[in-house]
Amino acid sequence: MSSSEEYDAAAISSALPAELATAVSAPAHLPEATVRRLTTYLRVLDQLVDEQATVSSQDLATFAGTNSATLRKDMSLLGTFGRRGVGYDVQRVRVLLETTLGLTREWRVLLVGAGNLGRAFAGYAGFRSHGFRFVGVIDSNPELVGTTINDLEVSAASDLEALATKHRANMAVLTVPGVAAQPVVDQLVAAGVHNILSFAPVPLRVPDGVTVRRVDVAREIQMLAYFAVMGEASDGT
Amino acid sequence: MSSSEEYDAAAISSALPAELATAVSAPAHLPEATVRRLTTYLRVLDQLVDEQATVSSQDLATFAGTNSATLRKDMSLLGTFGRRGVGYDVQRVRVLLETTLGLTREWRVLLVGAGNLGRAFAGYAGFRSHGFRFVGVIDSNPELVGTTINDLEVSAASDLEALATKHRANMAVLTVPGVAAQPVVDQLVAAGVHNILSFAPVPLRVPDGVTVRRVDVAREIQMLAYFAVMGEASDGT
DNA sequence: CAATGTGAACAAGTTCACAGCG
DNA sequence: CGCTGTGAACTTGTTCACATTG
Repeated sequence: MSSSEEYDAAAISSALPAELATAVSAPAHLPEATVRRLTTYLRVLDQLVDEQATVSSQDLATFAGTNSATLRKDMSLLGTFGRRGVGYDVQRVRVLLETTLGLTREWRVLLVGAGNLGRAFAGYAGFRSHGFRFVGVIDSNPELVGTTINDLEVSAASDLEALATKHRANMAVLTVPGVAAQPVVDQLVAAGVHNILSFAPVPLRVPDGVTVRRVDVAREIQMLAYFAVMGEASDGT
Repeated sequence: MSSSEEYDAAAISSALPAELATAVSAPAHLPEATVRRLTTYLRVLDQLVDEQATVSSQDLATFAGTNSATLRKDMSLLGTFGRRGVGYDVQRVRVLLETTLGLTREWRVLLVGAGNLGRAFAGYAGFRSHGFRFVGVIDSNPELVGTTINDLEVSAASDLEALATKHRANMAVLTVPGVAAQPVVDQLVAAGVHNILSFAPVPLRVPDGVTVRRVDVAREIQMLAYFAVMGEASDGT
């Protein structure tokens, strides 16, 4: 369903010996829990890369807030080879994780919703460094059209398809109110944007071949409330 | 470690027959996955309450994006009694969920970080309706101090403890940059705020008795990238 | 000999399928 | 008869413990 995409896997690893990038195994189906942790490992490694050449499962796990057994199992799923008695090569694992996570491609992101949440997202550091590039911003509020966010001019809702096509957007971030979410998703899908991160608190219907991920911040504060009450209860016991 | 909190469990259910609130069982340790779904059920029920008195596990599950077996198991953990052949009483389950999740208490929330993300969060609809009330906003940027967000005046960082104490804040939302997060957490804990929702992309150290929940939006777009690539791959097969 | 890689035990979460009840 | 409640099967994820290796 999705059209063929140009690969750009060597972009980041180009500064490194070719051997490093070659170690990458076929990115088989990884458990979601593992993928979540890989993103954390990557962030830690990004900081570590200037400080040390090698890192033990123990240390990396601690920095990432997990335990060494979990980390080693995660790594083994990537078919990686640490050195026994030594640990993992920081740079090598970094490249491996970037490639595995799909962060060496160029993700041309369309931001739909230029409210506070959209602006927060656009301003977030670290996106550009991992393959994400905002190519356009859309908002239905005429007052916002023409203003700029992060050097990007806000476009009208009617320009969605044209903008997506022009910049060959292959990802969208949705920060619109719940009621607006489904119609926007339909437009995005029609415009060929098949990967969507939504912050709207509603389930979204999409055809096969479209990947949607939802983040629900309101849910998180409610879950905190539950665990807060639990925490108190077990405190006294 | 945390001080005793006044219960206010009857606040929302006060408009209902007392019998409804009485059906509430001891909120035993619920699986995190169940808690996550409960928040979704509640949102659906909030919309359904004006339309129908009763709902089947099948229907509620569909609206919530899950299946009826999961929903019934979740409900059974709450010790709820649906009516066989009929379904669940919408109002009754709504009250049950609110109570279970701890949303009938008054959560006096301190917002630390008045940037875009903080403003987005403060403006989020639905908080007030579920027990959350922002009692103060803090930011370290002097230019923001004195401006207002959602009718609340932004206070200086040095006022954190005084503000927390004055309003008896029992929850905080952290929307500060990563490097600032740990120091702020330490201040919050010292000020007696023992429940924290953090958007900073760093693990936080807190003493026992403090509940922290972390939301990492940068992680979500990276996970989307992974699943996007996966989706393409399995498309062709 | 320090630290990986992994089978096996364990724990958590989901789905099935059906008995039982209103 | 329709729909709940739940044991049991199953799937997914985590932790243990130890053989293995540079």
